[in-house]
Amino acid sequence: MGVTRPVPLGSLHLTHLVVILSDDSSTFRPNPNSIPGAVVSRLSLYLRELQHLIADGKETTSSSQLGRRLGFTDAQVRKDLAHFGHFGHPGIGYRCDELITAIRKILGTDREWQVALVGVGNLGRALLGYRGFAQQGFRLVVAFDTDEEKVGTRIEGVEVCHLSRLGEVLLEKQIELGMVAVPAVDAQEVTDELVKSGVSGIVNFAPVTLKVPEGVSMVGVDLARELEQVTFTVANKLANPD
Amino acid sequence: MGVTRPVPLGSLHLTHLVVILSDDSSTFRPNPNSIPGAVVSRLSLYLRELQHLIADGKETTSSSQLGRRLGFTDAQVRKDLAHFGHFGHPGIGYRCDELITAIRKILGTDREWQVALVGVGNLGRALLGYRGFAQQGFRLVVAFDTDEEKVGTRIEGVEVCHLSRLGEVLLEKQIELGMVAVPAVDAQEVTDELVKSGVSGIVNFAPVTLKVPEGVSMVGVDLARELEQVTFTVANKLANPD
DNA sequence: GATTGTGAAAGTGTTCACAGCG
DNA sequence: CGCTGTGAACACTTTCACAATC
Repeated sequence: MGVTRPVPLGSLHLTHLVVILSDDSSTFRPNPNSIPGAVVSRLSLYLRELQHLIADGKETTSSSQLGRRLGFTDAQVRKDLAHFGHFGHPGIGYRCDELITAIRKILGTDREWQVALVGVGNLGRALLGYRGFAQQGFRLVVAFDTDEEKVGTRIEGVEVCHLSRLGEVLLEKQIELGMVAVPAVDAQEVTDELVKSGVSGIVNFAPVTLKVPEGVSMVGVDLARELEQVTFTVANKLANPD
Repeated sequence: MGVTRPVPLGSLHLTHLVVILSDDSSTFRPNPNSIPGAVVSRLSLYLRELQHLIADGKETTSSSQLGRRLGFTDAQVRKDLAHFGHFGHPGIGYRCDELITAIRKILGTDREWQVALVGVGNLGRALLGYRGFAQQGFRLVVAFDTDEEKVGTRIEGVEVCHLSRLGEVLLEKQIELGMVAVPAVDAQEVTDELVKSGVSGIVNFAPVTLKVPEGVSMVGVDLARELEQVTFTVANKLANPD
């Protein structure tokens, strides 16, 4: 990002110099490693809430309104957004549409992403039918399974191919993201295949920790784990009711 | 937890005095509010990994082995567990079965939990068929929907009742946990019903932030959000490849 | 020799509080 | 006047490093 060259007079106190030099003039893109995962995760929530606000006919909002609706402080909302630029208007707040555009750009969902699903079992089928993906710009274009009954059919309009054709099809369809919904024992093998085929991000629904090389990003969703988070609180609240 | 009364001689350096006074002599149960959510979330991962280790025939493990497999440091593993008691054996490590028992007790999954599902759409059906719940002690006993086609049938062996019977059925079946898999617009209403019917914990799959009263615990799972976490990293890695 | 449990140090993330701006 | 953006204070979390233990 060649920003370290000598800077003329006066510019010395610019904190976000790269905004000016970069050809993408509207959004500051810091090294993702320097952004806490929790911030990114909240960004998704802000986006979701802004979409609800727009649906309710609101034009603008404020850090305190956004925070209140999500259970965060106003300062947190502002600090989170400040990682990426200046999106607010002092005295006014944030214009919902503006902020939505900005957050989508940050999250990378200002364009469509082609997604493949591996594993058309119970969960896989549900993922194929889930409307929420399309709404956020994710296009589930193909699914894979080894079950000959399923291979060749279309489920929810999505073609099911044999797992053995994974590499070939992913390349042909230019797929960048994968979702793994196979049994735990098969998940690592499938993941290795996805990585070999050039996928750059994976969401894993199998209850195992998967190894991926540097440069491939990976998020795990474990349904039983979510329930355990709840039972912990419930069990301990019962044992310890203030 | 009346521990503040005068303590005789010698006991002054006991950190976990409550262990001795409590009638549950094996596990320290601190106020859940004092345990960071991140710790609890890792506890689930430790449990999962220990189960894999047992399946591989390992009798014992160590904080460094456990950490390495999950991408944490050994110190983190030890510190996390230290919140709840002394489960390890210096020089040896942790006995897998022992630690599994201890973590289940902490998470509250040392017993079965009766779970109800509301919303038998795509996702709901997948949840009904998901084996992972039973494996961790969650029993999905009943589902609710408003679709007359589904009401009265059994899906994956689970009875589907009409939503209007929610209160009655939950009480009768002594249900403690609910999973919400209805469209976003209906989620708050359904949640209010669950709470009114005495459910103490909820996992919400609708992309909205739900309000629940103090004392009801709530976890949200938003599938599009998970994908957004991945695209953020991918998009920014592409823009910023070190 | 290996490994835990834990204070102390280092590192991160959150909240406060207010200057500056519309 | 209301609200943002932000340095500084605070709180929390992780890592280090080592005495204690088997």
